[in-house]
Amino acid sequence: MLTQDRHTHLLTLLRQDGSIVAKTVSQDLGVSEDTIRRDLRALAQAGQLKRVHGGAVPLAAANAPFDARTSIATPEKAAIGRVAAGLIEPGQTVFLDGGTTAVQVVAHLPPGLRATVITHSPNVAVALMAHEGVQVEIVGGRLLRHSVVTSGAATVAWLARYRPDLCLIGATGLHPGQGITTGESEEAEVKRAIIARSGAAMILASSEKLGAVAAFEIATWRDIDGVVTAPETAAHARALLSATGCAIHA
Amino acid sequence: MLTQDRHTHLLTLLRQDGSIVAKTVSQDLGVSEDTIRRDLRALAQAGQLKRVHGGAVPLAAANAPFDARTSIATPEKAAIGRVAAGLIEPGQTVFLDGGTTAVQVVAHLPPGLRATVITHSPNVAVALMAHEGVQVEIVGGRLLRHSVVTSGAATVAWLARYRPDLCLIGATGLHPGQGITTGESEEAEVKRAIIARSGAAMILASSEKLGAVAAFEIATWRDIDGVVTAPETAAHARALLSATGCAIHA
DNA sequence: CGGTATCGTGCAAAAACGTGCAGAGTCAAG
DNA sequence: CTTGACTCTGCACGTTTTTGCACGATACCG
Repeated sequence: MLTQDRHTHLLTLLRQDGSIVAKTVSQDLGVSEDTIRRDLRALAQAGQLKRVHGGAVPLAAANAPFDARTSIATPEKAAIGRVAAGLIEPGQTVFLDGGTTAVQVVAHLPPGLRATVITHSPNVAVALMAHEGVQVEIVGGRLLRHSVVTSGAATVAWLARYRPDLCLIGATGLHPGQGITTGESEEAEVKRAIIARSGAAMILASSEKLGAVAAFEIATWRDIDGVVTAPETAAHARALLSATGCAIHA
Repeated sequence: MLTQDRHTHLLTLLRQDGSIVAKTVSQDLGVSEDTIRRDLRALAQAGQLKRVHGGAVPLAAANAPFDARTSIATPEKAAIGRVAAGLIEPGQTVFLDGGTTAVQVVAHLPPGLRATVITHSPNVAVALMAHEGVQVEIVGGRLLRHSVVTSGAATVAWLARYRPDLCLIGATGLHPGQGITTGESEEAEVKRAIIARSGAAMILASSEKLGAVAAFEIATWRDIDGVVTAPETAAHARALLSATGCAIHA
C-alpha cells in the first residue's frame, strides 16, 4: 500500500464517517499507529483535516468554499446514512430529501448501484455525480436559502409527476403523540407531497430529533413506514416510538 | 515486451487500480524495478501520471475525492466570469447556464447584489448560496452526467414559466458562418429555449471556442445580443465575428 | 489526582531511489 | 559482413525516504 493510497483512504474515511480513529485505521490497514499518525500530521499540514486526540476530524467550514455546510459529517449522521443507503434496492426509484444526512446517504451508497434518485437538493444532486449508475432527477423551484432545497408551489406541482418506490425524508421533530414535524412551512409542504406519492416513506432521525416537536406537521405515524436511526440510538427510538407501531431501522 | 507496451500497460493499470506499485508490476511483467522506475519517470515527464514513493498515482483529479466537483478554473474563465458578472444589473432576473465558466460568473458577482438567478446547474445553484441577496430558481429535470445540468423535455417545458431579462449561455463553437453550436443535442434544446425567452442573450466564449463548430446549433447570430470574452481575446473575437454584427463584451 | 491512552521524538532497519556502468540487441553506413 | 553509434536493460553502490519501536511527555477520564 502506497503512502498516497493511505492518504486518500483516510480522506475518504473522513468523508464517510465524519471522523478517524488512528488505532482502528491502523489495524484495518495493517500498519503501525505511528504511520497513521504521521499521515494525519501530513494531511493536517496540507490543510485537509484537523488532528484531534485519538485521530482526526474534518476542518471546520472555513476552508471549503463550496460544500461548507454539507461536508461536516458527524459520526451519527454518517451512521444513519449507512443504514439508509442499505435500504435502497437496485433498480428502485428513490426520493432523497435535502440536508447533511441525505448527503451522507449518498456517500454510503454501494458503488455501482443502478437506481434512479429524485431530489430537490442541489447538494445531493452534485454528490450523486460520483455514482455512475445512478440516474438523477432534480425537482425545480425556488431555492430556500437556509436549507438549500427547492420548495414552493412550483416544486410541489412538479412532484406530481413522480411515484418513487421509497422516499427518505429528514425532519426536525419526531414525537409519539405529535407526529413528524419541521420548522419551515414550505419545506413541510414538499415533504408531505412526496410522502403521499411514495410507495414507502422513511424518516431520517438523528438522536436530538427524537421526542422533539416543531411548528409544522409533515405527517402522522400512519403515513410513514419506518424511521432510520444510528445503531446507538435504536433502543431509545424503539422505546419512545413503540406506541406508534412504526418500524425502526438501525 | 516493448517499452511502448509497458507504458500503455502501466497507464491501463493506473486507470484500473488508481495506483501503481513499482515492485508488484516489475514482478508481474518479469522486468527489473529499475526498468519500471525508468518508465514511470518517462510517463511523469510526459505528464501522464504523478510519481510517488513506491510507484505512481494519477494526476490530481481522479484520485482526490474532493475536487471532482470544484473543477479547476483557468485564468481565462475567471476573466470571462468577471466581465459577465459586470453585465448583470441589480434587480434583474438572469438565466445562468451550467459549466465551469458559469461558476466563475457567480464567483465574481458583486457582493450584496440583489437579483434573481435561474439556472439548471446544481453546481451554479450551490455556488450562489454565498450571495445573500440573490434569489435562486432551479430548473428541474433529468441531470445530464457529463455536463451536470438538467435537460430533456421536462426541463424545456419548465422553462416556459420564465422570462429573464438576460441569459448567459455557454457554447462549444462560435463560428461567423455556422452560428453558435454545442456538442449535445439535449443541451442545445435547453439553451435554444431559454435564449428565445430572454430579453437579451449573451454567449460566454473562451478563446478555443472562437471559430469552432460543433454538431448541434443553438442559435444564429440574429438570435443573440452579445459575446463575452476575456479582454486578451477581445481583438481576436472582434476580427472573427465582425461580419455578424454581434457586440463583444470584454 | 492517579491511571490509561495517546502523542512526539530519536533511532535503526528496511525499502525505495538515483546514478554510473557494462552487456546485449538494433540499425545503418562502410 | 563488419564496425561503430545508439538504445534498452539489469546490476552495484551510495543516498534518501519510510516505517516500526522505545521512551519520556502530554492529554483525557473517572
